Amino acid sequence: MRFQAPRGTHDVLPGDSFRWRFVEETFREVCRRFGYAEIRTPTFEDTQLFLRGIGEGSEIVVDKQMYSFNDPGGDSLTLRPEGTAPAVRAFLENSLHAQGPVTKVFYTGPIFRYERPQSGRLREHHQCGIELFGSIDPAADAEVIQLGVRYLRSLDIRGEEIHINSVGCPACRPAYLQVLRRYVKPHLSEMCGNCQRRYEANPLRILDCKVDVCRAATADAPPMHDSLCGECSDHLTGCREVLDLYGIECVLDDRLVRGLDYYTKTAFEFLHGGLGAQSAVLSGGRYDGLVEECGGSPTPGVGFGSGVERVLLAMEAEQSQPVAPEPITAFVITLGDAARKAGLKLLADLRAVGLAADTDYAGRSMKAQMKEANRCGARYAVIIGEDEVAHNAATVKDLATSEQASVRMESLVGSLVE
RNA sequence: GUGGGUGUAGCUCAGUUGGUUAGAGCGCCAGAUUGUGGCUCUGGAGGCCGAGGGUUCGAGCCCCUUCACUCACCCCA
Repeated sequence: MRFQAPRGTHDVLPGDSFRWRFVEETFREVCRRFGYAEIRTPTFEDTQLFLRGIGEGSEIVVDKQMYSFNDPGGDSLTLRPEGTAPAVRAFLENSLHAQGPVTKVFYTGPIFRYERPQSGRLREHHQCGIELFGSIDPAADAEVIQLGVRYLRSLDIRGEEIHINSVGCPACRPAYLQVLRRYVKPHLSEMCGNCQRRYEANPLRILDCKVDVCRAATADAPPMHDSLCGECSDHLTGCREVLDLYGIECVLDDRLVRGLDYYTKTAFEFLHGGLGAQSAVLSGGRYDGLVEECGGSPTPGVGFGSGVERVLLAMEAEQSQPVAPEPITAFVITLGDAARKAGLKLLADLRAVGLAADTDYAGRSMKAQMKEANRCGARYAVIIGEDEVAHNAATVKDLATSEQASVRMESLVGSLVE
């Protein structure tokens, strides 16, 4: 029996893991620059948190995409299908609001959704995300978007297109939903099953449907922004003004809605060509009702999530090269038992002073050991054979220049440190 | 959940209208003067041809079933 990784999961292999490190470290650095601190929350949470947080009407819940299970004690737990609700829970549970009016956190980690895998979509994927709690300033929305832009730029990704919209608030959205329903109703019978269900539960999503009949039916539907209340309308223009100030271009997209129920006002998506059908590389928005919904006092919030796997695809599409890991300094080559002992001791000494060093453990020939030294990119081959042992020295060969010299054992570590 | 595509060596792939011991490139291992890498040359190891069944004298190739991977719908990061 040979085991395989579960469907929709994947291994990050030694030859690729540096790409992941690069992406994550870049994200951390950009977050630090913007004043965000890392928050680490559990991989699973009380199932109710997600049912409440992302909304019973959301597709994640309706389509049963959550990895929920009962633990041996009988509690229903769920592998997190998104990052915001856990952050909100931790924010509340630990009273982070008490440290100041505005709290800025970032997170990174696995996300789980039971979906059919395809390019850019996995059952376990990884997201980098940020959340900004406590501000209704449109400049906060703009900062979140700006951070996303800086993040992608730092990875040498520049081909993204930013779509922005406002999905309104409890003051204006219900009225718009009625307008929309009234407009859609005559066409409803010929629309897809999903949309017929959405008509009652989540009419905004109808605008986002890709089925031709549905698209045609809503082609001239009244846009949300005509129905926005003054506050939401001002917020959107305020946000766009700041983005303009930052030189960030974005397109107003009437059709942009969110799959999760908690979003209010600003919604945005960073789209990237060359990812296949799953083109959103980063997306998010404002969720002014979520904290209260999760049992806290009314606290506005805005944030984004970004899929690491998709970011890596975008980097590949743009041929952006991550910084490669440093190769080792010395590869210790030994011939014979006495030399082996001296070599192992030297290896330990090199590592003890902080140098990266390695040796062969396959008992291979000198030639093969040299080959290995070359293959792993070592700067120096340190050769110890019978002659060297007899003279209490080692031969140090610079693999780039092919120059080699005999160095006495006692000064070897010092000479390699340089 | 619904479609399409693909499963042959560690990797990328060839395999003619079904015909004998299944191939290449890369990688790996070993050699090409004694204890010296990269380039080159030579040799070698490594395949229940995804699995199960069927048709046939004969199946990697045809048929059925099944599993996996993949892309798309859906949904989303």
